[in-house]
Amino acid sequence: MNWSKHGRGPRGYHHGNLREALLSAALDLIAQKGPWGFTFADAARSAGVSPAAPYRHFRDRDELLANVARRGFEQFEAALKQAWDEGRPSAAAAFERVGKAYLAFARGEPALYSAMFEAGVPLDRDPDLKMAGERAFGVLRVAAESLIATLPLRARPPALMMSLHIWALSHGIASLFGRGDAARRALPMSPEELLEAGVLVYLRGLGLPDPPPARPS
Amino acid sequence: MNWSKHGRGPRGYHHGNLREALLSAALDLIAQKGPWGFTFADAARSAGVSPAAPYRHFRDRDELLANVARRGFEQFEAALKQAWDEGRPSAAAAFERVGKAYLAFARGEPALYSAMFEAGVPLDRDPDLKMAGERAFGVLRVAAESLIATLPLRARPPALMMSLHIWALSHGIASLFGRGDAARRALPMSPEELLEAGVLVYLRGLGLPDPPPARPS
DNA sequence: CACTCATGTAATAGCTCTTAACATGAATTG
DNA sequence: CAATTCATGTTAAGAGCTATTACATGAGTG
Repeated sequence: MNWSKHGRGPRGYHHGNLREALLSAALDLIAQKGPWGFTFADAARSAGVSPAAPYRHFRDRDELLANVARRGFEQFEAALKQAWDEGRPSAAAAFERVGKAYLAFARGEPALYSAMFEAGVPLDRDPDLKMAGERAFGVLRVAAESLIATLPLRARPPALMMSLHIWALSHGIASLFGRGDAARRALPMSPEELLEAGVLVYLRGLGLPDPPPARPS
Repeated sequence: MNWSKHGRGPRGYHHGNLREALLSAALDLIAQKGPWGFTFADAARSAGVSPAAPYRHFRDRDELLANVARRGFEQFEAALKQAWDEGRPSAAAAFERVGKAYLAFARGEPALYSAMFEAGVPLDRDPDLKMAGERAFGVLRVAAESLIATLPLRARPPALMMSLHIWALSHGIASLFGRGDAARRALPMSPEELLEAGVLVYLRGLGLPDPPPARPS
């Protein structure tokens, strides 16, 4: 049976870019049916190759998922970094952007977010995966440190703790109410508003001054 | 093949209590390998019956998991209710107990918590499941309302929003750092301490007075 | 051109899922 | 008490997935 003439790919016996195609297929399938809603063979079918072909590129399905998750963390780090933008124009303003970027990522790339946090991929499977996750968190931590540095010396809470709180709150909101797909619970407000309000209250509790209301410039 | 003489069960052809046995087996298997680490046939094997027997009690594996999740929410509601204890002796003290009970449940019943929040069971699968989930959240909401009622009229935030914040923070911490099984990330403090500190900061941000430090009575 | 080897397919054994047909025995009924 | 019913179990079987082995292809290299 000729698998390769299946899709639009003009390739013959060799696919040419199967590894990428499989990662992309996995992403699509996760988006459609969740991280557990498809099989290794399904991914092969989506990519237009035989069921055995994926084994040339990934030891098993878990390794495929772990790679999706690693890419997710890399993109996540990039998105958070861009939002942070070295803390410009002010740590407070940039910090709020990071929170928004967190939810925007969870909403805009639900398949990646799912692979990163909900697929049950053990983080220590792959050192690269672990590293990618830590780098992403590192952005949050740097943001927290910068924001804390604006406080008087006497009133500075531990930056690590603060970043863990923000991370947990963001993840909790994203996880419980994140995707608008009605796959989860309903809400009287958007996740973004919920997070913004929560972070605001939290920061006030830390002694940070309320930032001026965002102007829609 | 005689399946029934497999375990210690003294029963013959009919198991007698297979539905319960399957729920219990599922719980064990979730605890050991996660909600996706076992098959319907595995559960049957654990219960000492043939692979087809479970279908007499659950339409498919999803329905089995949904029932585990429903029971989880019921136990969860009971645990939170007991911790709340009608807000005695004070709303603030009881509220903190509820937070601790949340994490205690996530840590003490990781299999149930996993089935409830991480197994990807759609909440609207079963009206009973949805109801059970809402009742559990209801406890949090009542607690938030009572606590807010101690604030001056002018300074009262919406109780729903506050309870969503607390829920999201608790779930985020439980989900990211919850089980000490080292299956997730490491932490410089216990999840309980992290949550307590976070709630403290949050409540201070709402204008609530710091409660006196817990005395180890 | 001939060779090599990464990357594909074919074939296969063992497993699971799910249904249909059949077996058992506890409870009901006359 | 005996006969019957029916919930609850088993056996059997078709279809699909996993992971491995043997084989095929064809792009790159000297």
